[in-house]
Amino acid sequence: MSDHRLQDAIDTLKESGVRITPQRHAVLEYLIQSMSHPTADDIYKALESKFPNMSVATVYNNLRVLREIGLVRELTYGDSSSRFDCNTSDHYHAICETCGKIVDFHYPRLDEVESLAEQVTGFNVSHHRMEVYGTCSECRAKSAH
Amino acid sequence: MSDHRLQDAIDTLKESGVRITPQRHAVLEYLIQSMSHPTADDIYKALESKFPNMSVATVYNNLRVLREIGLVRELTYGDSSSRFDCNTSDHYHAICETCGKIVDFHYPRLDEVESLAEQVTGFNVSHHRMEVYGTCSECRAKSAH
DNA sequence: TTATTAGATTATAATCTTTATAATTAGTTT
DNA sequence: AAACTAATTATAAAGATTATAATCTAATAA
Repeated sequence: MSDHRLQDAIDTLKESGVRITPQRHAVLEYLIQSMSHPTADDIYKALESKFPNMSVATVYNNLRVLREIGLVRELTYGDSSSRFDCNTSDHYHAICETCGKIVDFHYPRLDEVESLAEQVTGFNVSHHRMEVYGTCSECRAKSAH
Repeated sequence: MSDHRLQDAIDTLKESGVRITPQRHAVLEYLIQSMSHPTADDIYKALESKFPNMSVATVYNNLRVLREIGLVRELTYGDSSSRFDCNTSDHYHAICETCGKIVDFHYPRLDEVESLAEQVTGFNVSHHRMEVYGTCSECRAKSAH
């Protein structure tokens, strides 16, 4: 069902003149089918059975390429490593401070904030990021015994 | 003029039972008087003339303590190192993608987003973060020759 | 004021994530 | 199928942050 998304992404790669190698294909496929927001190491571990000789650098290189093309977003939260997210549609993130889980949610784009910020700061604003932090229901249930 | 802010912060430390060492005092003072949003290394470098023997670990330890008490916020952007910000009043950040400058701006708190996110995700939301990205006027002027 | 004690600092090493380098391999185009 | 160039691999290096153990000191109370 996410086949067309993968195909679309591959088309975008071709249009950008980026070669489609098996490793690159696998990283992209994994990101598209993944509901979580994996780190580079998550992806590396997930693919190592299929590509036993793949280098970590390959994962990073491909994530950089995919980010530069706009297919992937890099999320830098408080924890030590970046997370990567397929840039499908506009959405925001809710992050559980207990277990680290990331859940997507939709909300109208904060265009007003962007235009006010432009006026106040003199910046040319291209985009923004926003996320909410708290405790997910599972962790609340656990802490309540 | 920011003396009272420093004094307030020191009172908070005392109430929390945290010792006030010269190094800790200096880190706190630097953060309060700083208009930028320094990295741990910035702080380390700024204080090394006054404390030639201070260890980097001390800076990190103190930043952690100050963060845990709520006096300081840790900002993790795309770049490699965290930035630290005195948690004075509610404000958001505009970040220049060219030179890295961070400018504060005020906007009404996004309480609506928080409550919607709670409903949709089932989270207990404690806070959020939001910032806008773009190009500052200086960098726009430079790139226009 | 001094002694005590738990916490803080220092110096150092270790860890972890990410990037750089050089040699080899392999997509893509002709 | 050959050639060209980008991608991959293996490895090392860099940079940020944390861990450890020994030493020191701020705060408290005798």
